[in-house]
Amino acid sequence: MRSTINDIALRAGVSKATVSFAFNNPSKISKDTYTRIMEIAGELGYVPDPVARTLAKKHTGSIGFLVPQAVHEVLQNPYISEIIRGIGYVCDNEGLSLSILSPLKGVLSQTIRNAAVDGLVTLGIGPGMSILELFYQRGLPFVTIDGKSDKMLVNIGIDDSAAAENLMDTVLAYGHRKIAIYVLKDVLLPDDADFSSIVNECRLEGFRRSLAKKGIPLEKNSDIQIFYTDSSMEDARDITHDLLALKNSPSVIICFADIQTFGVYEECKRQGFVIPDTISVISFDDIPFARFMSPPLTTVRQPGFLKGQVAAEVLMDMLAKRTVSSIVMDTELIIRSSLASV
Amino acid sequence: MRSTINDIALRAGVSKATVSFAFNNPSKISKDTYTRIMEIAGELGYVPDPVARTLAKKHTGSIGFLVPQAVHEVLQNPYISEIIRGIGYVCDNEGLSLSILSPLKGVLSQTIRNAAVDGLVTLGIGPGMSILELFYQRGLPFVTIDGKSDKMLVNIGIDDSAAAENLMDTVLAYGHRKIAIYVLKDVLLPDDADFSSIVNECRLEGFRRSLAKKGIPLEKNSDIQIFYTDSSMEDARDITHDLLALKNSPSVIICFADIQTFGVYEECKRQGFVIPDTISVISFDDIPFARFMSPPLTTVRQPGFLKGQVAAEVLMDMLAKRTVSSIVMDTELIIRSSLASV
DNA sequence: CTGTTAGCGCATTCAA
DNA sequence: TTGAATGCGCTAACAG
Repeated sequence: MRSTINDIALRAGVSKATVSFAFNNPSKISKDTYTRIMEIAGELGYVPDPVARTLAKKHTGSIGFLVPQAVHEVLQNPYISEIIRGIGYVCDNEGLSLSILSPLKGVLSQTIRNAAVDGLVTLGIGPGMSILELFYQRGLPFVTIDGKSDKMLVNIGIDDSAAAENLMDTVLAYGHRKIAIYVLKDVLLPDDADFSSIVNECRLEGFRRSLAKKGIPLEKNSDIQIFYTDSSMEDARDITHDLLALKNSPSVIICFADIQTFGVYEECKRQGFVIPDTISVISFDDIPFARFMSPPLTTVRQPGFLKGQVAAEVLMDMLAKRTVSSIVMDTELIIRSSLASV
Repeated sequence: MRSTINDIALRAGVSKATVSFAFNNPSKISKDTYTRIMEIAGELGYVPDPVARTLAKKHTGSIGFLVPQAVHEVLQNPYISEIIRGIGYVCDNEGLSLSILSPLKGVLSQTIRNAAVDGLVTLGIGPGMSILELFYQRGLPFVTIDGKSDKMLVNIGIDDSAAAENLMDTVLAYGHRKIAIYVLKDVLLPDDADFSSIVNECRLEGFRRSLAKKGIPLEKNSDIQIFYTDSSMEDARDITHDLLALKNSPSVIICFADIQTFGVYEECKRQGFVIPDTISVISFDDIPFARFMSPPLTTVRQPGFLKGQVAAEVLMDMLAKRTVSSIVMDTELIIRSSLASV
């Protein structure tokens, strides 16, 4: 049985309060009793229980990163790792620990109910989502990344619509007209059915604007195919497999996540397509490995690490009752060599 | 002010216990009182406090992954992501949440003291390390990955020494004699100075055995250079920069982590070396991107995901008081095209 | 089926 | 400087 504050107090002949002071505010007790208490604590291997301490102090010293899918899925995407790195960076500075919170048995509400954290960084949350109710009930401050801002909802993101428009402008300028788009499949949760659609919609809207400038429709256009895929290389590979078999295969594939391009590259090569000579590939994210691909990937850089960092910093501000606001970060189309003229 | 179990009990005209049952064991109360309680809870936005609940139940429902460095450093390495994915996989199955625990202000003992978790998966822990004392004091079950087993210490790892021997056998068989080795720099923590050296030592021992078969010494050999580097592409790139400038530059670079090879590739190309024609590269891990590199990386595959998964499963066994034991996993030298004959 | 009574282990007033 | 008392919010015997 682990010893408690009572045991120490008893052995030291002082009260619990004194022992508590020894660990939390040594300046309030005499040097003598302090050392005696610490000695005894050492002997008995006493260490204050973090949970009891949390209950009494009313804060946990940890924040959560809430992801809409299982960890083993979500962490396949290096873009997510970058976000976590950013969050971790400020946790480190602040002396907080970081919990990765994913749906418990597929149910996100369970996760939120049980989360022993002081605040949350979330992904893809927007106004009107039913999950918001839970945050409020729990009184959990949160900031979302790649979601949608609102008066009550602070978001850290990019202008997906503008970035997409710029991307499509470029694709069209290179002469491409037969286009495949790999949109991210929505994450369907039993308790919240509209996850991760925000980014999709913004980007498609950007595409629409760009195409409109050339008088090309996005929908009902046999030259433009839209696929909904997981953000995994495997799924992208499988889709590409079928896609390339078509007689009317596209001259460019636009991915919504760099991770997908690995699968695209693989399948293209397997079927004898040469990037960018026979087919072009362009994407979003610019994960750290994008420039090492062969050929190096042309992609819209968005600051994953920074998003995580800033989101966490904003969360710190919330916890400190400072005023906060949403932030839109810059993107940049990084031209490498996976995109060529048709 | 958030409402508590008392408020609900009061409003519902029942006792706290009944409310508690409503949330934890509805079968023990009548359908009627259940719905009434839940209605009131809904109105008042009541949600049981996870911390108080944890204190009372004596388990947290979460496990920790303890890493020896800051999250933003450690997560640069996809091999670590793989481990986390594996741990996350079983957390998901078991309905647990996962905390990433890194040194608080550089001090790991603080982290362990404050960790509100039921158990720990750690990295590179071996017998005799001072940090063990803290695990025992806290009564925290733990299993280590890539550490060293012991009667009291269960480890999930590979036979690093054998894997290294095999790697070096191959390198020598390809005719290489001028060799650079990028060992992983030890992580020096103020409270525990001997982290991450276990893998290094085993691998160097394996190299020594292999070299001995050809009568070649590892130490005091001007043809074999050993560098201590971070497990990051940047550090590996910088080391490579200096290395290639030497008149007596190596014919092969052996990295202890795939992530380093990105830096090596980059600098080699920058300086006009052609892999594998002018210089060979070989490594450990086989992270998911290794096969997409150009040229595809020859590397010793070790099962990161599986290590994480099995470590977490063993931890579950510990928590369930089942008997457990250390596990040595298989490795395989994956021959791709970054290694050629000299 | 429901209520009463003790804790869980610690932090923090307020007195002394 | 120290101690006693109270509360944090919930769970779990036990009793009825």
